[in-house]
Amino acid sequence: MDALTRAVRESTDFPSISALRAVKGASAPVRRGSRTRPGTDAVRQRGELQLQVARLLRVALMTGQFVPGQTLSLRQLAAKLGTSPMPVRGVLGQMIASGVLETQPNGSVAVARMTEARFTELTRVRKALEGMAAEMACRNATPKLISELEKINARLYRSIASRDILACLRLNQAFHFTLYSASASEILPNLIEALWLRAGPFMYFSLTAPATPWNAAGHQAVIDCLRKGNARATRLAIEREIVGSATLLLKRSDAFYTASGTGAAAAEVPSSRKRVPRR
Amino acid sequence: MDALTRAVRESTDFPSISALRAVKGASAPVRRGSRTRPGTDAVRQRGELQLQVARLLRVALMTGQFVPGQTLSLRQLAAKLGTSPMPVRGVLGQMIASGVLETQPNGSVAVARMTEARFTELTRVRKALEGMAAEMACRNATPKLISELEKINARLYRSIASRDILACLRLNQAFHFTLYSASASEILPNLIEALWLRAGPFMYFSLTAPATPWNAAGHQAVIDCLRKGNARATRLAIEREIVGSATLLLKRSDAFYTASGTGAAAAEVPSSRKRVPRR
DNA sequence: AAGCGCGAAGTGTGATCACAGCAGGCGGTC
DNA sequence: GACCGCCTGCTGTGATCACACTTCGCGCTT
Repeated sequence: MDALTRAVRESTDFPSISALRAVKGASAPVRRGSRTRPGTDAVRQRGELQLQVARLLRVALMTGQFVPGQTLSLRQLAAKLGTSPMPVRGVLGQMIASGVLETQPNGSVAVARMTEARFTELTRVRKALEGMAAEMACRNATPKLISELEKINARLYRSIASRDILACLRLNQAFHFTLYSASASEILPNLIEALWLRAGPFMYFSLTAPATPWNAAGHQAVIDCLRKGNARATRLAIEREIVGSATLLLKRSDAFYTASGTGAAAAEVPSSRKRVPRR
Repeated sequence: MDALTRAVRESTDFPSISALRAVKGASAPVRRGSRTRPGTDAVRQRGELQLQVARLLRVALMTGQFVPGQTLSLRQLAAKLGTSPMPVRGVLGQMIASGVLETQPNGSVAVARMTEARFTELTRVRKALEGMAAEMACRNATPKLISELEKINARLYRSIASRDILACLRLNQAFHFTLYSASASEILPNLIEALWLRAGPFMYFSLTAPATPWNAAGHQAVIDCLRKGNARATRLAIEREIVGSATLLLKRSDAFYTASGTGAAAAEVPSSRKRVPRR
C-alpha cells in the first residue's frame, strides 16, 4: 500500500475512493482503436476524476506525504492513482497557480519550499483573512454552529490525549473551516484553504519532528467569544491563535526549514530516477 | 480582426504575439502520423503557449471583451488563438479554480457573474489585502518607486483628459500593481491580481455604461503618504480609494448587475451555436 | 399549421501519442 | 584509473482522438 492510499484510508473525510481503486489494475495500455475507458463498473460523473485527484493530493499534502522540495511527477502520480496523467495535470496546474506547488528551473513540479520570510508573510495574510472570516462568522453565529464547534473541540481534546497527530490536524482544520464557512462568504474560505495548503507540508513536518504538544485553549477562547456574540473579540481570538501557533512553529523548527531551504531536506528524498539495466 | 487580437493590439503590455499570429492560419487539422507542430518558424519555450494564452485572456477579461455570464468554449477560444484546445484548457481550469470563471450547471464554462453581495465582499477583501500590501510597500519605498508612480499618474491624467477608457484602466492597474510589487511580498500580488480579475469584467462594463468620469486624486494622496513615509496613512489612503470607487460603482450601476444577475445581460450575447445547413 | 422526436454539431473530460529537453549511468578513450 | 561523450529513460507540454452528454434545428407526424 503506498503513501497516497494510506493517507486516504486514514482520513475519514474521503469516504469513497472505490472508483479509483477499481481502476488501479488497468495500468496496461489499452490498444489503440478500442479506447473503451477502464473500470466501467464505477459510474463517474463529469469532472469527478479531477475532483478526486484534487482531494487526494490535498490530503496527502496536509498529512505530510510529500516533503517540501520533493518533485512530483505527473506520470508517477497518475500511475499511483490509477488514472491517466490528464486529471493529474489539471490539478497540478491549479496548485502551481495557487502557489502550493512550484516549477523547478528544469521544468519539473515540486512541493513549494518554505522560508522564514514566506512563513511570516503567510501568517500575516492568514491573520487578516481568517480574522475577517471569524468576525463575519460571529455576526451570524447560531447555537447549532457553537455546539458543532464544541463537539469538534471535544474530539480534538481526546485526540491530543491519545497523541494522534493526524486526527489533531484533521480536527483543527475542521474547527477552523466550519467556523469560516459560517461566515457565509463565497470567496474567503477558498482563499484561506489555499493558504493552509501552502503551509500544510511544512507545518506537518514541524509538528511531528519535536513531538510538539498541542492545546486547544485558543479554540475554547474562540467559542467563548462566539457565545458572547462579540465579533471583534472573536477576530482577536482567532488572530491570537494563528500568531501563537506560528511563533511556536518558527521557534521550534528553526533548524528545519533553513535546512530545507538549502536543499538538505530534499536530499533525503530518494531519487525516482531508477536506472533499469540495459537488458 | 476579432475581439481578442484587437484587445492585444491595443494593449502595450503584450509586446509580441507574433508567435500566436503566425500559427493563426494553421487551423486545418494536421493529418495523423505527421504530427509536426504548426508554425515552426516561431521558436517556443517550455510552457510558453499556456502563458501567452493566460495573458491574452487576462487582458480580454479586464478590457471587457467578455460579458459576465457569457459562456467560453474551449475549442472556440483555441481556434481564435490558433492553438489546440490544450493550453486553453489549462488556463481555464486555473481561472475556474480562482473564481474568475465558473462552470455552468450544464458543464460549460462562463465568466463569473457579479452580485451585490459578491461585490461588497470582494471589496472588503481587497481593502484588507491591498491595504496590507500598500503598507508594506511604504516601508521599503524608494525615490525611484515614487517617481515611477508619478510618471504613471501623469499619463493617467492625460488619458482621463482624452477620454481613453482602455488606457485609464491599464494605467490604473499599473499604478496599483507597481505599488504592490514594491511590497516585496511573494504572495500578496498574486492574490490581489486574482481578485482584480474577478471584478474585472464587471468593472469595465460599469465604467463604460454611464461614462463615469475618473479622477486620480486618490492616487496623488497615496503618493503623498509614500513621500512622507507614513505607512499607516498609505494603507488608509489605498483603502479610501478602493472603498470610494467601489461605492461609486455600486451606486451608478445598480440596475446593471441586478439585470446581469437575472440573466438579462447574458441574453444579449448572441448564441455561438450556429447551425450549418445539412448539405 | 403546430407539436414532437431524431440527429448532427458542440461541449468538457479523459486517454493516448509525439516531441524537445534534461539527468545520469555506461562504455569508450586517454 | 580518471574523464568525456553517447544514449536511454523520464520530464512536462501540445495535439489529437474518443466518448458521454447537452442543445437545438430540421423534418416528420398528427
